[in-house]
Amino acid sequence: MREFQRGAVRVHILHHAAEHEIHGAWMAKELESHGYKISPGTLYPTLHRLEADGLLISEPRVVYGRVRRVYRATDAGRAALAEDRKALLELAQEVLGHGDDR
Amino acid sequence: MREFQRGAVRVHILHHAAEHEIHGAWMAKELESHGYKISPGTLYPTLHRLEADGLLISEPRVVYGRVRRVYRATDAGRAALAEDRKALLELAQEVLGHGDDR
DNA sequence: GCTGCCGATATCGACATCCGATACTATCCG
DNA sequence: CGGATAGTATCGGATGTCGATATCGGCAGC
Repeated sequence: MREFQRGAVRVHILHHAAEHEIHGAWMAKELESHGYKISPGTLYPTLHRLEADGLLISEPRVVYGRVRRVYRATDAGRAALAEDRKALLELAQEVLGHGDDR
Repeated sequence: MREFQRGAVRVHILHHAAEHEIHGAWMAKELESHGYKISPGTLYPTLHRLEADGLLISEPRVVYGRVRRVYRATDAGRAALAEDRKALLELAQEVLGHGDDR
């Protein structure tokens, strides 16, 4: 149900990472507040993959003594985000545009 | 890349199945025309799953001598579609709302 | 300092899903 | 009758997802 979520998570991550630094736990909270349940076993590998794909870069940062791995979108990440946005817009127009839902 | 697609395919299927009968090959063409590449190995199991989940019903139909399995959305399917639309709208507002797309 | 705890990140095994290729079925056409 | 065609189903490998659990580094209390 709502496998929708998978793509949405990716877009959300890129979206936020393009605006400011993010870290895993914060992202999990953010996603949850939007109704997306994502387990750590999915979130972290996803971040790693995005980084491996060159869409994010990470660096350990110490915040109040805690070490966090903070992520930021790369140029490629922003490009991918733009593409995803385009696809999302298209999908929205196609599916929502009709206004006929029955 | 663009795993976005998985959810989109589901929504597309429900969307069309809610309006008229569809069958696998037609759906494949329709999706392709929107830029989604989906292989039969994904499409047919997906249709089967949607049916198993009670969102679609199918029945074999003979068209010009060819047997097709035609699908139609059930009530639950329409409900699921409505939910997916809501999620899609939310996602679109969240991600597209900023107006910054580089 | 050592120990136990805490936020945060990483990893593990099991399971589901995706995919391309291929097989299968029934009909049409020459 | 035999090959071509449309459409659907299935197979095996690869990848992704999940929840649970392990790890890590610093801090507080002792």
